[in-house]
Amino acid sequence: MAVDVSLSHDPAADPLVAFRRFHIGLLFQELSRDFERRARATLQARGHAGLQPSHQVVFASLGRHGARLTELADRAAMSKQAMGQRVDDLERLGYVERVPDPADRRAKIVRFTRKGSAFMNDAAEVVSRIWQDYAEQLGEQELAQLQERLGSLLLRTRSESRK
Amino acid sequence: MAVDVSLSHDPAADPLVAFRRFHIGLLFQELSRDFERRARATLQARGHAGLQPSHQVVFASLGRHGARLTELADRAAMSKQAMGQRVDDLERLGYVERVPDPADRRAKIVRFTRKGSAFMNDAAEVVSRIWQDYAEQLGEQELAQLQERLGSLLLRTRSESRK
DNA sequence: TCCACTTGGTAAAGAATCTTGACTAAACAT
DNA sequence: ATGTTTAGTCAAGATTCTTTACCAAGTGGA
Repeated sequence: MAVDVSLSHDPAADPLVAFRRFHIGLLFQELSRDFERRARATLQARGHAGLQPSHQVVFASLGRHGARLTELADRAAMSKQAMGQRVDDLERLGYVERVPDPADRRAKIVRFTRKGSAFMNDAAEVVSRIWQDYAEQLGEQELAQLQERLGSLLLRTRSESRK
Repeated sequence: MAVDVSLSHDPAADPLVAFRRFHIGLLFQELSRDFERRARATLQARGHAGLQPSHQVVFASLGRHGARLTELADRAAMSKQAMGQRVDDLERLGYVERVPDPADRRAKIVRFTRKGSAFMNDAAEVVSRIWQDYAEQLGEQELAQLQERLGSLLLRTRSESRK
């Protein structure tokens, strides 16, 4: 083993070292990308072609009873135009449909079609399998703990940015 | 406490519930976005305008001694064309420069300019501050542990995708 | 009731950023 | 010497977000 040159000084004083060491955001980004790529590949192999990474947020934001576009955009923290584009895609692909909102003639309810619900079954299975795969590496308890901590970090950041 | 309706059935059997519950990838994505937005805002306030989110990977991949474009692209797991575009940007903005590689006349070494190094100082400070902020919420030990676990997940995923 | 304002949604254009395909020049290998 | 690999660039296209501009429907007073 060679002598570690950094022993002679505080590693946190080196900006490049500190940058990598504390840049947990980069870790998030790469993990997100890898997760995404993996889920996508599996789902594509199951015949869900045409779906793009950007469609995730729609599936993640849309519940069983549907929701208005504005509501979806808010949940996903993006513009309603952007959400509208994704919903357009998914409507064209047959995963969701827009039906008039009886309570407001301007509004439409976006909701899953049968195909959309079937997709959610597959998607749930896929993300669960990736979760299990992670769990094999870290242990289920540790992964659950990790996830919970991440969730709390996100909540805090989110509420701060709304100030 | 109200009675949990889901008590009557396995929550994991509900695809929508399972999807959200096990979709740790979405968590990564949102955390990444929030981290990014925060770091960017702070750095912009320090006079580093013009920098885009995509430039992060360059700073994160480039060490003190510089590196070839191909090397940078490999480290960031992206195409060398894409990395080339980002390096073009940063060169135009004055953060990096390209110098000929004495060992290979085809190659160029990308390295920080003085301005780039100064930026790294600021950036290191900013990411460290965000790290500290997270640590205040979770505790330093817990955050370090979390980060280490995330790192090992990433390594595993990365090595698998290269298979 | 009429009017100003807000709200749900759409349309179009532009910006950021990635990929793929094609190409040049230098290096390497047999 | 020549065929193949490697470093880098150029150009085109795809994805996906934002901003600006609108319209139509609801809402809350004067």
